[in-house]
Amino acid sequence: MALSERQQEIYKYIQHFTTEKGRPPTIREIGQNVGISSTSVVNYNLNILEKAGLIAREKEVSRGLRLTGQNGKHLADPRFIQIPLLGRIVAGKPIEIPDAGTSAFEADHESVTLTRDLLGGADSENLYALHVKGDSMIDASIHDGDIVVMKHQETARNGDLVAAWIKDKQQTTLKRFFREKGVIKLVPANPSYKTIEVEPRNVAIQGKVVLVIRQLGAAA
Amino acid sequence: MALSERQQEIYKYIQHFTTEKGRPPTIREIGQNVGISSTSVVNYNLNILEKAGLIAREKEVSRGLRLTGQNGKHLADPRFIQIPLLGRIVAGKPIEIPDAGTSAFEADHESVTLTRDLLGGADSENLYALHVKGDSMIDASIHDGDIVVMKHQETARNGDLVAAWIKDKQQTTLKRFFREKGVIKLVPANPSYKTIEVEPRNVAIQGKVVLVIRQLGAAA
DNA sequence: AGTATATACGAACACGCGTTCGATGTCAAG
DNA sequence: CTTGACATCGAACGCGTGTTCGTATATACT
Repeated sequence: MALSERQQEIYKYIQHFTTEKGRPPTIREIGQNVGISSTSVVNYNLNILEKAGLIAREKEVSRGLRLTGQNGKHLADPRFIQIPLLGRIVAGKPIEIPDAGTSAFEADHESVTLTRDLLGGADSENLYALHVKGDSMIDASIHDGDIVVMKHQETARNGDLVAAWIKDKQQTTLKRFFREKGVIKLVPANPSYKTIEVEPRNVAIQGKVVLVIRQLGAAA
Repeated sequence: MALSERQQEIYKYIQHFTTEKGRPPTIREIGQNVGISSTSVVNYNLNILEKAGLIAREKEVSRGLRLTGQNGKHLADPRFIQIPLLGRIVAGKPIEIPDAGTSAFEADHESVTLTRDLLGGADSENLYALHVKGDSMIDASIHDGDIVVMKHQETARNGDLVAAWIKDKQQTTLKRFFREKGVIKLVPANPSYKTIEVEPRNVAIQGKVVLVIRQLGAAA
């Protein structure tokens, strides 16, 4: 039997949630996120998914569902986290920030699979990864070919390494963020580069870097 | 602080349960299986595990806990690779290369668990990880707090990023390796630092860097 | 029309489950 | 001996969460 659109959506949400949080969602969590107000409707659709063999359910157990099949084994393993690899970061352009709600389910995204503990217990929501293109971020000690894992947010705390779009320079830069009495200081990780001071209105925070990975294989 | 026997047992049970069932256990499930009658005792011990950094908890959420640490279970899974975290890399000292045979299974070693594809198909033998201490490697764009995954070898090919012990300077440095007509050039990744030229006899290769990981969590 | 099936809603029920609190016992420090 | 940190227990509170039931709206087939 063909799955309805809603059932597919539920299935994808279970994938997504389990990967992000390390545990399966509850019926109500599913309902809220696919726009179903009644728990019984979610339950109804879950029973269909179960009959279709896509998920396994355990009765009267909270979060008692899990994905089955090859797909499920990989995604449902709470030790893994899959982060979509959404594009490149280049100096001359702002980072395109995808609509987190929809994009995570787009079919053909590449992704990076990491072990969850690499993220240091941080929230694993709104994460995405970018390939660094060019050496324009070298003042943040980030090089051509590196992968940065970012958390999408528009505010930052002092000391965070953020991707900031500097409006008048039309430029994205990765630097440490410090707010000081009406001025925002962007401090490069490498002290041989200069700190930039800009007005708050001239900066748009695009996200916070949570992980940098540099692979140096044979092709380095 | 050392963990009590009971806490270790709880930790192992969480690991076991999560792997088997695909979801974390509840407090009561833990209690039943390690012989604790009171949920508050389990809660008490979970708080200790959380402070020890072994698990992460989410408040007021059923099954809101997950492991953050690593252990032998991961070794059995071919998608994981567990790399012993053997110490620190400091400029003033050669890297201590441990006896791989014995140390890897010692209980008290920390380790890093990675997904195998991060290593880009490289041989996964003789790998070990080191914490970078201090900014002495900044000319390789490697900073205080980074984790470098190294492959132990005493030779290098041109272009490899190697840890090199420079004998007369009594110093370890991470640079790109180039052999040219009787001279070894050590080129920093950051072009604003200078290339070092040394005689082959004055250099001991200690290993090749295959991966650099920089975690920028809240504690960055 | 009448009937069956698929899909959806909201409410109510009962147990699941994290949280909190008071009480008890142990053991080393003061 | 007293104190305080540590570890444990049992019980109660209250929200979390799966389950069930009555109802409603389509669509298709009889």
